[in-house]
Amino acid sequence: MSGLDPNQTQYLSLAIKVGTIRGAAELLGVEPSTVSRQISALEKQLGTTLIERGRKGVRLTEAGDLLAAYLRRQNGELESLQSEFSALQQLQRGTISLSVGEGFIGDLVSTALALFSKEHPGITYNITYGSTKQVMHDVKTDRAHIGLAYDAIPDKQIKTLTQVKQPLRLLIAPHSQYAKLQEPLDIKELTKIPCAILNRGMGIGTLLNRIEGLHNIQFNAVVKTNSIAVLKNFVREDMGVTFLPEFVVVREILDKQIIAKKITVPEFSLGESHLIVRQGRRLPDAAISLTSYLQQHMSTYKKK
Amino acid sequence: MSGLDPNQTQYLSLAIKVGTIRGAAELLGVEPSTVSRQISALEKQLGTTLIERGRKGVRLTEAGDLLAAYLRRQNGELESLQSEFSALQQLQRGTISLSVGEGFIGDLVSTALALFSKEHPGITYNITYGSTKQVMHDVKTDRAHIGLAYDAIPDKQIKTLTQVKQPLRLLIAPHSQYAKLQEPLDIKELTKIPCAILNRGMGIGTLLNRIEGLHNIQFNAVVKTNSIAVLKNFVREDMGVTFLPEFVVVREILDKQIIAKKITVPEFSLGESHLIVRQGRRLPDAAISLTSYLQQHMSTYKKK
DNA sequence: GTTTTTCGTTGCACTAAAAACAACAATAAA
DNA sequence: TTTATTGTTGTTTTTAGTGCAACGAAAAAC
Repeated sequence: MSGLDPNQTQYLSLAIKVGTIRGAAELLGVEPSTVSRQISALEKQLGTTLIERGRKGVRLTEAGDLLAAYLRRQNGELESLQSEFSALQQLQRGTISLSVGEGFIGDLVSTALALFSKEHPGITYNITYGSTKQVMHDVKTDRAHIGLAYDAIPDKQIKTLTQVKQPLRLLIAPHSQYAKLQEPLDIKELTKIPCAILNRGMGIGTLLNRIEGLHNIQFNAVVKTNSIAVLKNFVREDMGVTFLPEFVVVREILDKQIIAKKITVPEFSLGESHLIVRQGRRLPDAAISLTSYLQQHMSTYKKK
Repeated sequence: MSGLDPNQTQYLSLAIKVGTIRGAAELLGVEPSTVSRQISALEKQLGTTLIERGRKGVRLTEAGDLLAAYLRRQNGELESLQSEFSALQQLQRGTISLSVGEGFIGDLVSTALALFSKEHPGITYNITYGSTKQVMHDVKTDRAHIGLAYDAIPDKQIKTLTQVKQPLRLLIAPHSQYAKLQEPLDIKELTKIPCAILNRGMGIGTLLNRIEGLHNIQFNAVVKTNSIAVLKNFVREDMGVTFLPEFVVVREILDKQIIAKKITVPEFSLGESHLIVRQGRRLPDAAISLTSYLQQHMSTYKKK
């Protein structure tokens, strides 16, 4: 047993409202026979007589009265459902799932996401973070609408909306001995400095590993981690340096906790931020709108 | 905006339950194209995408999730509505409107109605009382399903289900001086006794008036009233006698508060109880059932 | 009391909408 | 690369809803 035919219920409602089947038929622009038949069909389906027909029009039976009350209630609920829909479409409500590399979190929430959330206060977010590999998996399996990853590997199932070069910088505590190093930095110098680097599979970690191979060098890795927070603390405590794109530490640079130095070695500039979605997926309106905010934000890095 | 097409919502519900449109189509015994098209039509009507279609079946969007919840809720309400209907049909619930002459009340509620109510505990009753004229009006205008009146006037719009002769008796207090009168009673004697009689328009009152005219007599009416309760009190207090059918005072006779004497004058036997309904009206099941109880009860008077 | 009007209903022909059938493009699995 | 499965789209067929006309019943008008 599913719902009731809206035509039939509409005919019934109007007929009892007007009082006669003919009157209802005229208002609806149909024949009286149509209204009569549809009401009869409804009665047959429900197994109950709904109206008393006779002498001067029609009137509800007790069962019909119950049905009419049910229809009024249902109609109200349907209207509120539709207002929910329009709220979703106008981005007044909705949920967006994001899967991002850890490095994106600080920059993301404090800029693009903050702006978007201010414009659309009703939207809620699911933000998970993980390695580049995990981000791509989340996007491929629809666990996330949008992914932000560093050096996403090309994949047929993944569509990259925007990619922005994000060169790796050398991050140093302001009062560190290494802060005095003059740009341009030689790659040989870098290997001498104690540093913390990300594991492979983290995008950035993969890139560093590639650089080691290409130049046949070995970084002086004091710490290997999969946590960017660890890297930041490592530098702030002046235990050494690390390599991260500048956008990851915009806040720390502003707060003068960390300084960033450019590295002229071209391979350090190969890294890219990728804004990705699943190939062929039709995103919810809210998610689509957010991607444009993210693209705009990312493009500000291009100009630098 | 009326309700939603039950076909469309059913297709949608099953499709998201099974996970694929083809699976749902197979279960329903229809073609996949049918399911696909109907869901699309539903989306168009609601102005929202409801499912994400793609690679490995279909999945609900946020809007679709809202709709699915709405449908589950609505379905539950529809089921409870149907159980209400069946309760109505099985006389487990319902309302019956009765319009009766005042004289019927005592006998009615203590016998037939009490029995019916015991058999069908869920039924509620609207009981109004009035003159024969008022009862007939209530029945004609559908204010009452069933009418009980004394000497209902023949009418094309009224259908009499049962009529039972209810001769007028002379009612006397047991210890009254008039209690010694011997049957058969002469009509001349009756005019000497102080009595209380009903107004015309009350059926019984009309009959008494007719008798006065036919025999060219005049009752010694100390009290004229439209209240049967007044008549009873008048007799109980031994202020005089009155004329009522026996069924009106069955209780008082059992309690030895009043005694009834037969009157041989044939006109006193003309009165009838009428069980009436409106001509052509289709009564609710509960009311139909009650009429048979009432008919059975009334037939017990025939045998006397 | 009779006629007239208005009510809901029913039979039949017709039209518009829903369903079946078949072929298609896209995607995941082998 | 091939194969199988998914949802979709033309096209034809079938179904169900609709309009038209006439009917019987009943209230209203005369």
